[in-house]
Amino acid sequence: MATEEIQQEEQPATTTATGESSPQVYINQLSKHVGAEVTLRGWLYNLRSSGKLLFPQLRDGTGVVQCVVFKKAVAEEVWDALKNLGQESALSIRGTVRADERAPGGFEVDVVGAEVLHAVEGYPITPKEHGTEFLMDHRHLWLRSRRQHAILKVRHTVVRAVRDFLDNDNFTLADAPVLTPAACEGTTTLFEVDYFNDEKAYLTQSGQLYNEATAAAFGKVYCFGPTFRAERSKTRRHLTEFWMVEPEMAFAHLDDVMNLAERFVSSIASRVLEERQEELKVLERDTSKLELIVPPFPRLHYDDAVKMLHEGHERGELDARFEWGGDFGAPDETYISKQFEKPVMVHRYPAAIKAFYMARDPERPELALGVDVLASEGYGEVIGGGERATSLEFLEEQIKAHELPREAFEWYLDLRRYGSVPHAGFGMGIERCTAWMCGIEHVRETIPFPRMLYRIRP
RNA sequence: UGUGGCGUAGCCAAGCGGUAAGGCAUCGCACUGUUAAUGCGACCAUCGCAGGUUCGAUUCCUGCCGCCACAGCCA
Repeated sequence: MATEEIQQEEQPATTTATGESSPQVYINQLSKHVGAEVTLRGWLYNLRSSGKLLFPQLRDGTGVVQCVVFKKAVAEEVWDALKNLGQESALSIRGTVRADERAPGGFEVDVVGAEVLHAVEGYPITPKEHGTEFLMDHRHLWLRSRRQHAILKVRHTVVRAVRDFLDNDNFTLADAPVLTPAACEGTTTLFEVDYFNDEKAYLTQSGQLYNEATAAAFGKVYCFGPTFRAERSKTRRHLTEFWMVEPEMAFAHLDDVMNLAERFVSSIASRVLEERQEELKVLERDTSKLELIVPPFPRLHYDDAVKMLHEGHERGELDARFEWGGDFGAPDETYISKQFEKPVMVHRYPAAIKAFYMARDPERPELALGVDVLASEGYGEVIGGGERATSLEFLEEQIKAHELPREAFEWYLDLRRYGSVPHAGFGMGIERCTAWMCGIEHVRETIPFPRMLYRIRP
């Protein structure tokens, strides 16, 4: 909150038509102006009336405040302009700030003057209930609603927490390209675009391989940007375009990644709790669940996770019996995470189901040194990562075994020819993390303009 | 892509073989403390599209389109 207050200093005073002036302020700054006359600029959120009284609620992006208009306190043309004003009309209001227990935000503004900048008729999103399709079609307007506003403010804090945590931990931002020449894991889940000279390029799925190059240059790095998956998945956890932050550390092992992941996730949760109490209240988030997100997180070996799933099946809490060797499905992940109050870190998955670049467990080569962080409350996988293989020969074999085009990986293999060291990292999806922090059902509300299987507009 | 569900006014929604409730929004009137204000009045519908069954279809059947949930895959 403190940094925001610095950014949102008063704007220069504006002069009204009658020559009077008062400082231009934002709604979240009203507490500093109690008793003073101020000018607010914003949009009409709602309007109630009672005889010679009007209660316009003004929204300016920083908050919503109820204003009070007494018919006798304003010029007749002001009263007439306000009394039938439509929702989302743009206006400037001049009035005196007053602390009032009856007001939701604690303050009210007694209006002495107002100027309608744009009168609106027929704003489609009313204060009543709407269906998903209607709201998604009006996403450009839906963003103005209190709940959406709260979610995106939490997202903003998640992003800041991510950057601050890594920057303060000596990570260097070294972004990976969005356009990439080849696929690391087949082309079926990649968006293809035309490059020059009949060449094909693909939108990145992950900055992973490039991170390994920058980690060898800077030691500890991260990339943070949009990633794209052309998966035909239609669930509450999937977007085709989402933002991912991927830290990578040279001279690091699986345990280092797990230590980093739990500190990282905990710092995000505590930052959200610290800065976004108002928003969490709007979202009716049970904040006691977020307060539990502190290190250490339970660490669960894949073998033990499988045992846990077998017990769940025997108790009839899971339909299918899980077979060792497979990847967890959504119901499996939910079951595992429900056994703990905190996020769980599941490590050492069968190598067969993990990416080609994963390092193997020296004691059990059939296992990969990978880790997934399963969020609490059934929010599923928010982090996936692990230790990378260091041996040139091993990677050459893996590329062959996965039937990947060797030429495309020559630059990557160079990283094993010139100063190859143990290194490890992970990726975290910003939208999944934000949905978890907010306690909301679907990731589509955690990004301003979601891109999904059947949704690319607006 | 598979399974299940749903498409009725600008929005939400009841009706499920006999000719379209109710609420919100909008418009008008009343009200000096409203909190999704309230009260009274007004306005708003080729019941997703195309066929079929029937004396008669929003209702039953078939196909198509759209949306939602779940699954696979993943962050």
